[in-house]
Amino acid sequence: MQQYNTKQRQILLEYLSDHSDENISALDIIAHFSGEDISKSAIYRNLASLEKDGKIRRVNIVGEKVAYYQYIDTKHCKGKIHVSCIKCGKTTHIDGDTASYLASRLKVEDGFALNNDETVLYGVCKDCQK
Amino acid sequence: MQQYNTKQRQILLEYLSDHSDENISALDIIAHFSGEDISKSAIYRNLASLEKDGKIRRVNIVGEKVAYYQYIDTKHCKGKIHVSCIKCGKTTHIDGDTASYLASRLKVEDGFALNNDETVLYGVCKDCQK
DNA sequence: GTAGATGCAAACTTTTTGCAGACTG
DNA sequence: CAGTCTGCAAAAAGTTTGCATCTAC
Repeated sequence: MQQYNTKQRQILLEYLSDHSDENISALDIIAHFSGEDISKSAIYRNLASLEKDGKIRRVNIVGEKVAYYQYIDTKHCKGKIHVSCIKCGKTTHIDGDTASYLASRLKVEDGFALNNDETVLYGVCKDCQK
Repeated sequence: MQQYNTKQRQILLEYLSDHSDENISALDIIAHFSGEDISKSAIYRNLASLEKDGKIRRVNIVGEKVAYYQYIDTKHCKGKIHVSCIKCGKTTHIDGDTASYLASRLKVEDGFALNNDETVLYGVCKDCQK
């Protein structure tokens, strides 16, 4: 089943890409577009399809029930393990060496195949520790 | 505000502890007890309170919208980084050396304070790779 | 005895769905 | 033109809440 590149899909992806350093929930998006440009159902349907396509990631913050969506910058983020601050939500990624080390340790010890794209390390970032 | 150790709270915690190697959702619990022993509202209220107390953890599986709850075995799991299989949901933890290494790398490179209890590494376990 | 918890049902919030019409390739 | 997607409104799914009653300490 092929995919059409509709105006709504573009708008949504662009919005997420413009806010890639924040955590955006489905409801944030609905509120932001409130009826114009893209409807509620189109938002949910496109979020699901973009997630399946690996264009965006759905994350959950500890202690909160709503899901947040993050744009995946293919150039910079694909295949990297992410690090997310549980206070401000800001997400970055760890360097390749650390990731490789971690992956090989898990492989050797438990035969576990680490999936970098799905893994998010949680903690408190430099700025939020003050 | 103190906390009473009610029958329902015990039942719920015991159920989660007996299923600590699976992912259990609130709805699974509701279905399992369906009206007997513990009501829907007591389930939700206790899940929230147990989570706040650090007795259980709420996790989200990639691609699924429902939240799962895991019993935290204080003796074995407290303070350890968890590893979870995205296929079967089975969760174990990584050894202390690997965790320490990871934490110190993040600390040195980004000033990031890793939180072991909140962090879950995702991938495919040995059994599910077959 | 009293603060806190429960059960029930009703309210709410968030997400999904059916369908007719509109758009993409 | 055929296959997809959209918007709308209605339905479903999941969670929270008010309140009278009950229980733990």
